[in-house]
Amino acid sequence: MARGKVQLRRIENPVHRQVTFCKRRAGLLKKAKELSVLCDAEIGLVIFSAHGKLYDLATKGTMQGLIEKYMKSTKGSLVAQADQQQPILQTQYMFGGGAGTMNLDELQILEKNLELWIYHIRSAKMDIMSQEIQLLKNKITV
Amino acid sequence: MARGKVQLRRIENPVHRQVTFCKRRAGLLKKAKELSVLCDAEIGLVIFSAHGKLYDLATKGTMQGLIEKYMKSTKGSLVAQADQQQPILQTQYMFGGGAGTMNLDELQILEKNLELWIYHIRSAKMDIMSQEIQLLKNKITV
DNA sequence: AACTATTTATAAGA
DNA sequence: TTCTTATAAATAGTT
Repeated sequence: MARGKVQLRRIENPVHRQVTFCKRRAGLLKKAKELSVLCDAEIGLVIFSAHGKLYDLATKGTMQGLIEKYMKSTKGSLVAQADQQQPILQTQYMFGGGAGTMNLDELQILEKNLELWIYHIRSAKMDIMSQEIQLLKNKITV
Repeated sequence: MARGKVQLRRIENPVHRQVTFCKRRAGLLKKAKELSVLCDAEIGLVIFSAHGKLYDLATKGTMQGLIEKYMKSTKGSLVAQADQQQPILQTQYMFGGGAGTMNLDELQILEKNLELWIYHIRSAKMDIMSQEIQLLKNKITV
């Protein structure tokens, strides 16, 4: 966006690529902060460089909190599905805080939730095994 | 950034705020995509509007995958800590895929990992309880 | 790390 | 909402 139009493809020259990465990364983080402030939005931004270095930003609260909110919002995973049946998402929340911040009551809840997950896992295993047994039985009969 | 300088504070007029949110959100997503392509970076962007509506973008793979990579990279949570001792992060991975995609072996691993977590939780509970018992004993002696 | 010539984004207006 | 346009901001290439 200056002295030359930009081609939307990977910059092959490693030096140019690194410089552009620094500049645009700063720009993107700035824009994210601005949008959050101007429009009262909660924004999370995670950038991994090509070499795996992490840069991140979470406006309003922590990235962990945002990830939990995202998980809850998308409802796409088993964790989120289970949460619709039982308050398992709080487990995610507690993990987020780290072991050091958990008190006895929280550990108690976490333990119970894990036991509940194991129960669900075992149900799923049972289902699969039942199907396989039925399949084998059919083969023998035929 | 046009016909007037921007003040870095919440836009009070709700109509202006909404319009600016639309425009800048589109701009931010575009910039994120560009940075990813130009510099070969992996980027995750999550935007919650003030009213809680979600907009997101994950370049290279899924948001779930990126969240796992982020968790592993930050090592700030219990999950990440446990992962350094045992391959528990794969549990996160498996949750991401949803229950439907798990086969018997994967469920087996998941079950074992959950049992391991419970073991850790119970250790943490023991530590706390031991401390409290010691505290009470001291009070009686004094 | 600075400097600018340009491109791009966008605030205000229609 | 969408288009237009005057300007502010970002940044590619250069030093």
